[in-house]
Amino acid sequence: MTSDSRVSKALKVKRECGENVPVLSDSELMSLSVRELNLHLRGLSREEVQKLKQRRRTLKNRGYAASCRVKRVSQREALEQQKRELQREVERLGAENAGMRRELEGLGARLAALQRFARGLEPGSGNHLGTAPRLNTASVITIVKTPPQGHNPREQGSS
Amino acid sequence: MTSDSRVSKALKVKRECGENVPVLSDSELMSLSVRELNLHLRGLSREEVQKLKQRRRTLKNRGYAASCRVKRVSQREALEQQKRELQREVERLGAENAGMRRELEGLGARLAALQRFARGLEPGSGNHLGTAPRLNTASVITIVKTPPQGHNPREQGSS
DNA sequence: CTGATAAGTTAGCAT
DNA sequence: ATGCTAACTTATCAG
Repeated sequence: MTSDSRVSKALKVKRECGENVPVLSDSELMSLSVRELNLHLRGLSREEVQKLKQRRRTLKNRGYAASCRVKRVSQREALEQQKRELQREVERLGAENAGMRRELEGLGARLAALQRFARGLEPGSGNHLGTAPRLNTASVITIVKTPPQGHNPREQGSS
Repeated sequence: MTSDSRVSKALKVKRECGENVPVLSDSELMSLSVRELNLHLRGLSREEVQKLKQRRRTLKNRGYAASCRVKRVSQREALEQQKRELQREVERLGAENAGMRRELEGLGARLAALQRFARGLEPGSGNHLGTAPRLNTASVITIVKTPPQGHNPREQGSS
């Protein structure tokens, strides 16, 4: 029951006997349409018909099982591929992230320096050297949109 | 050949006959060590011994197949889990990235404004308009000192 | 021999 | 009927 179709048959006997010719037996049985199959079923006992149909079903099932395995494998490979792509993406984003973090740090330092400079220009400025943290520049400088006018800086007591 | 072991056997007969007792038949056959198995093999025909050993092997194989399937499934689930985690990680990094990008933009704008301001203070400053890169807000923004007080401010604003 | 796994078979579900 | 898939069996291979 386990294997009976691997055996290639050198049976060419009895071809024109017009009688029981179940030698349709290779695995081309499984690629016949039902209509075509019926043509080969002429003049076979009920039992033989059933056996042939069962064999056909088994052959088909063999194919189904094979494609099921193939599918399983390719799905696994697809998952692994997606995982690798995500890993690359994480790596890329991480690097970009680190770069931006460095940029932010640099910009922050420049900003802090500029602010110390600006603060030093103030008249009554005690220089809070220790107090200059990061970017806490909001306390000293305010940026305002100008009302619609022409002339420029109209600041109070800055120079 | 396909299935003969699912049938639970209610056979308790013939236990002390001291003769052929192949009724060791449940699936505990497969959990016996070889030594233990041999104890049950006393007084059995060669053929019966072979059959019993074969059945044992089949039972074991059934178990192997089952654990193979379990393994396959859990590996697939692990892959899917890892994929989900990576997706979350990508999302997180992407958000962090966007945040930093906004911060960078903001800092850049403030820095540019401060630089224009500082440049305007320079004695011989011809304003190098061409040098102001981003946020050409020169005509729109004025930098003003905080209201006359000591130094501690109370607001920040930038847009 | 034991355990694992690919391929084939069977049972059962869904279309 | 057809196709798919879980579980089982068998054939093989590695250790």
